Amino acid sequence: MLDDVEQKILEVMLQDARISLKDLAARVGMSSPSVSERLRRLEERRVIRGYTVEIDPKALGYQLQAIVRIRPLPGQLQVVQKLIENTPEFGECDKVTGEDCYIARLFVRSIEQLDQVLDRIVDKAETHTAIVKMQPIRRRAPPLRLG
Amino acid sequence: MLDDVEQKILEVMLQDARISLKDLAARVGMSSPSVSERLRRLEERRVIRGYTVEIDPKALGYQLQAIVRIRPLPGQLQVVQKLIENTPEFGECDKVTGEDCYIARLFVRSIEQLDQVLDRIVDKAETHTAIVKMQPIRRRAPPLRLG
DNA sequence: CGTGAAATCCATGGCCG
DNA sequence: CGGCCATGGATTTCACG
Repeated sequence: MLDDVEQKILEVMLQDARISLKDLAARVGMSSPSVSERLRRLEERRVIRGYTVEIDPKALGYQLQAIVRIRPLPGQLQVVQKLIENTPEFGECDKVTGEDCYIARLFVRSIEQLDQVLDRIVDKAETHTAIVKMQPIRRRAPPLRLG
Repeated sequence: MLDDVEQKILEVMLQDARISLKDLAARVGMSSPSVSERLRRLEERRVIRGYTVEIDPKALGYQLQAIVRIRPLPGQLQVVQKLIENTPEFGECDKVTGEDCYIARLFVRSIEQLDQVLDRIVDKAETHTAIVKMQPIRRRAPPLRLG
């Protein structure tokens, strides 16, 4: 799926996506034009979806994260999904199998704000809320080499 | 917490972290050196944790994602956390309040691999697994402006 | 697909408003 | 704090293996 060079490129870019082509090329032992072409193809193949900046929620005042399991009441599925999408404090939302239709991550500044956000859903869905105490794995790409 | 310029910078960088300073400067209506300085300070303040590449798991063959709630058996908490951390297929893991000690995201290639990964935990914890069917919100930064 | 050299473009640091 | 300008680097293009 990925050759050695592509794997190395992604490993380096996962750590610092703003590295210069020159430095990246040195790290993978190739010339800049080659590495540039490799990147272009990884983007074209959509292995690389894009480049982004990692922002620390705490530095913006979001002291609290919660994982919320959400089970919309009968007939409220679409309404609830739209509500989640339109609430910017939700930073992630997966629609999953099982009784809980949605599992979502919430960034909030306080317990009060958590309460406030959940109150907007409470008459349309059952929710189970778990406060994040620690993040043993904050975010990690899937293994680049087949396991 | 963020002034207008900083907010704009982050908005642009969230979309494309490899944009040149020149283009970024044009987008925020300032000179390159000024924007460069702003970026440096955002990094220094640790609002910006880093720059990374977004990889599409499906393009690497990970056709399936699952959200797993994990409740270690008595005495197995540390063991289970280490096991999760050392299993590269886990792409996220939060330690949370409530009966489920951990909530984790799993990238796998198949149901067989899912079974295989969960089998390594089954004698140390109770698990509830939900297969991801859709991602209404894939990943989103918290609101840059206070809500 | 890769390299190396040349031309263009960009980032950086000093200095002035 | 920000703009401008000059200089040193980085990126891109192209001819060639």
